[in-house]
Amino acid sequence: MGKEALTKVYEPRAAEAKWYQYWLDNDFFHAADSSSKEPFSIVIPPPNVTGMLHMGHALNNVLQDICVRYKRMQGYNALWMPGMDHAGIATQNVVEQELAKEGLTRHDLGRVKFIERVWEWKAKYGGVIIHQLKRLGCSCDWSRERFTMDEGLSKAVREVFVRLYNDGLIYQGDYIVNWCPRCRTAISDLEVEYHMEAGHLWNIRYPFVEGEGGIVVATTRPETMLGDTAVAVNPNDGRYRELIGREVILPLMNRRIPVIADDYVTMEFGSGAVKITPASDPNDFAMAGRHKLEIIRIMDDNAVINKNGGVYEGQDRYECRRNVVRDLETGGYLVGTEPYAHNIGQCYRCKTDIEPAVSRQWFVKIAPLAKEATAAVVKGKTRIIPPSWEATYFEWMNNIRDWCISRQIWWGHRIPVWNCDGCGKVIVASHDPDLCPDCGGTKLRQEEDVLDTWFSSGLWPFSTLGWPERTEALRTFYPTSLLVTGFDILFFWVARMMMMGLYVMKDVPFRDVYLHALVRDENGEKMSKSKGNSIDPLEMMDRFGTDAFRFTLAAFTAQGRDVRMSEERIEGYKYFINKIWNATRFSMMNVEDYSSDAAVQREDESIADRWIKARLNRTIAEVIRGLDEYRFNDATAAVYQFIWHEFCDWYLELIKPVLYGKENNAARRAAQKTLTDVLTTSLKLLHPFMPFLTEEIWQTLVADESSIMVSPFPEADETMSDPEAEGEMALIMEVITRIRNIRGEMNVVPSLKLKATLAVPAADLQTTLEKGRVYIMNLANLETLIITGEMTEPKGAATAVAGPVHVYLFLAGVIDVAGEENRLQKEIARVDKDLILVSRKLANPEFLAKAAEAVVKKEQEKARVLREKRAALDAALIRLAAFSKSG
RNA sequence: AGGCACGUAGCUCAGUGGGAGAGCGCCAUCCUGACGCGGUGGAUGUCCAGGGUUCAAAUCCCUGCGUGCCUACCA
Repeated sequence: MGKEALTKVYEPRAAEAKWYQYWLDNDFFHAADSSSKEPFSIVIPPPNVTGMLHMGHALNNVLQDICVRYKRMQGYNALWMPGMDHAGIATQNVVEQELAKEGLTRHDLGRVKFIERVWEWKAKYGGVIIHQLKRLGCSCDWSRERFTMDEGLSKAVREVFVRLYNDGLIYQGDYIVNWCPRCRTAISDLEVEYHMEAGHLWNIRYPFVEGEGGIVVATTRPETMLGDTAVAVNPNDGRYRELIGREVILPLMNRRIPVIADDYVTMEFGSGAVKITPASDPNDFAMAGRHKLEIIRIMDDNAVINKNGGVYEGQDRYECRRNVVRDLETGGYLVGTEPYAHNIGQCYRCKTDIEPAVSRQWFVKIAPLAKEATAAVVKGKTRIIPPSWEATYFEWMNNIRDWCISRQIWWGHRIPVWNCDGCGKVIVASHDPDLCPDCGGTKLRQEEDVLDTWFSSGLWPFSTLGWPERTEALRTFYPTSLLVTGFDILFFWVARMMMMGLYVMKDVPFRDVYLHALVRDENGEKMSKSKGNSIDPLEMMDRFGTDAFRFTLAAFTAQGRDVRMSEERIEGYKYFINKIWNATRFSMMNVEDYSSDAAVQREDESIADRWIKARLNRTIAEVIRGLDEYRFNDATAAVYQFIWHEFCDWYLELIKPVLYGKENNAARRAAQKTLTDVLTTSLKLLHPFMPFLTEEIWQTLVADESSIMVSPFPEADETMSDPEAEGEMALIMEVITRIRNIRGEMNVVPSLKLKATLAVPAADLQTTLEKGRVYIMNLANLETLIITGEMTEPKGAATAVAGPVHVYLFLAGVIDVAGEENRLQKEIARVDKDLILVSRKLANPEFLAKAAEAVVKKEQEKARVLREKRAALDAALIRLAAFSKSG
């Protein structure tokens, strides 16, 4: 105690920089590989190395930091493992754009030089987001920071690839995949985004090879007809049954193609006949497999028509479409065109239209892995929170398709497969082989493709802890305790970590998965740069302070709900910080002469002291429950409500007379002690949400430990509960509120001291109110207060009822009869409304018979109280009338 | 096309079987020795609509309307 005074206002910027550095200097974020403490671990969802902090990151990481700070204070050996993702396609794009400014392509540099260039870029610009996370206050163990392209993690990738391959879970083959012509790579099903677009449905007639007429097919992509190898109809379609097995001529190409029958064809759609382009459509590709159709690729990797496209060679797909339509029309093949809205798949990275294309790719056979991952959640080895997401998880796992893991880019983990030029042997190895194990040849060519970035992120929970080495850290922290992430990457990432973790480690990667919502703007729209509605978290931190921003994020995180961000709300919590700051200043001014060594007897404590401690105890329990159940908004609401409305609004006001008057030193010391204890405990409760503010205050106010972040988190304590004090204070507070209410309603100037009488029917209540006498006189601003057992009915006083207590307030001069009557009538109306409801319930024999006994009792008690109140108010009204006549 | 949410005070949202709540906003009032980023008091609701279950429904069930999202994709 007795530290220097706090500045008049809290300065977030200075405090944030100072204390973050202090925590780093003291290694407080560091978790030991082994410890006698129970472990708690979280791995960060690794942000892209190209990433900049946006609202989604901010929410995600603040929630993690809250959890990890909470657990650390609770005495766990708490690890928050940080790191970044190499983000194959995104990063390669960035560096290629940089090269483009120099007029170069990656092919000009060659693979090796290009990779060097990416590493240079990373060293120079990569990882900006790490600094931004530090500004957020994230208490990651930075000494363990990992990158998916690190040596260790690369080793893990190779090791897992080899194991999967040897177990027959990785295969290579020619399949139709989602091809991004701009990125010039295959991408997985998950990386395709679909959205509706207004297009056309072109109806084209394919003439029969023999005889008159032809068959009409409908398509949204006429240019693909160049690669058609069949026309399909439904075998049950009477209109076309005769035609099955006949041949038609493919217009423009003059190729003979068969009419085939397949159940896939929907009779009701279009003409009921569909053109089949196996190389450009996944369904057609599947059909080609069933019917042994020829597969003709008509486009190259840039989606430009190749030599198989005849005269259209060299045209890009959109140009080709225009020309094909024109030529069909000229040739008389185009039967009709109608507007048609349909879904277009786009690359989620670059928004280029996806071109389904057949190519040779590597796949993970996913069904066996998905089975394990499903079972783990069914068995409860991993909990998904909120549980409503479990259904989505199962649904996806049950309908999962093989995962295309090869990417035709350079930045990433090159697939550890070599082909021997000598004997054609395929070598799959975790270490680069020098010679072929079969023929001893040295001409080995490594596979050109790299792995999908999510392949390496799938290993994140154990690769970051050192696997495949059997490290101490791995033993201590795997399975991790918790994963916090947005539901949007449930499939991309969570599901794959589950599969990989179970496959490699034979155990789930995390016990709990907390899925939080997406941050949207005030109108509920997803924030995006292109929409211009994004709020920059860094700007929010600059303007309102990091703590206000953090608290806001936590306060808006209700389970299963979107988080709608708005600046006004952050500002509101900035005010809360100001409130805490000033409550602290007040406290420090009034405890200067207090030493924590001073003996304080239990009996010296006032009822207010006992009350605030009991309330604090409840608040602790609520905060703990909120955090344990990931109900962050409940936790913030509890602590906000307590500090502002109980501690500041009531407790500080209640003890002011005790603090100011120096006459009763024992009581004063007790108040000083309570004030100090409650404030410091509140700071601890707040710390996970507001690390900087609480540290700043702690260092000035307490500092009996090196930092609030390593001080023990409060525990709810039965011995601190005090229902008696809570009940007594409730009555005292209600009396005060009733008097204030009269004063306000009757427009009494606040500075005017009044006389009041409390008529109290029971002796114990009289004692209670005597205990609260000073509080009532001060907070209701009274000149005199009579507390009597006689149920007197003074004339000319305004009347209110506080539970069983009748409150009479003597207004200065002559009472405003009309005003008081109005006030009483209003109150009576309110009572009547409740009374009618309760009476109706109690008049219902079925309610009495079937409702729980406690419920009935409660209702009866409620009715009794209401009736008494009604009677008292009636009496007051009658007295008022008499007074007005006599007066 | 299927699936999942959501619809509560002017706004943003908690609450999920027995007293309709919070924050912000609004009205009135107060320069009380921590705070005007404050204090005190006040007003405000067909808890989307309709039906059902129950002694009792904002809360559970069904239907409808509206909104949002996810998954799949039929040319």
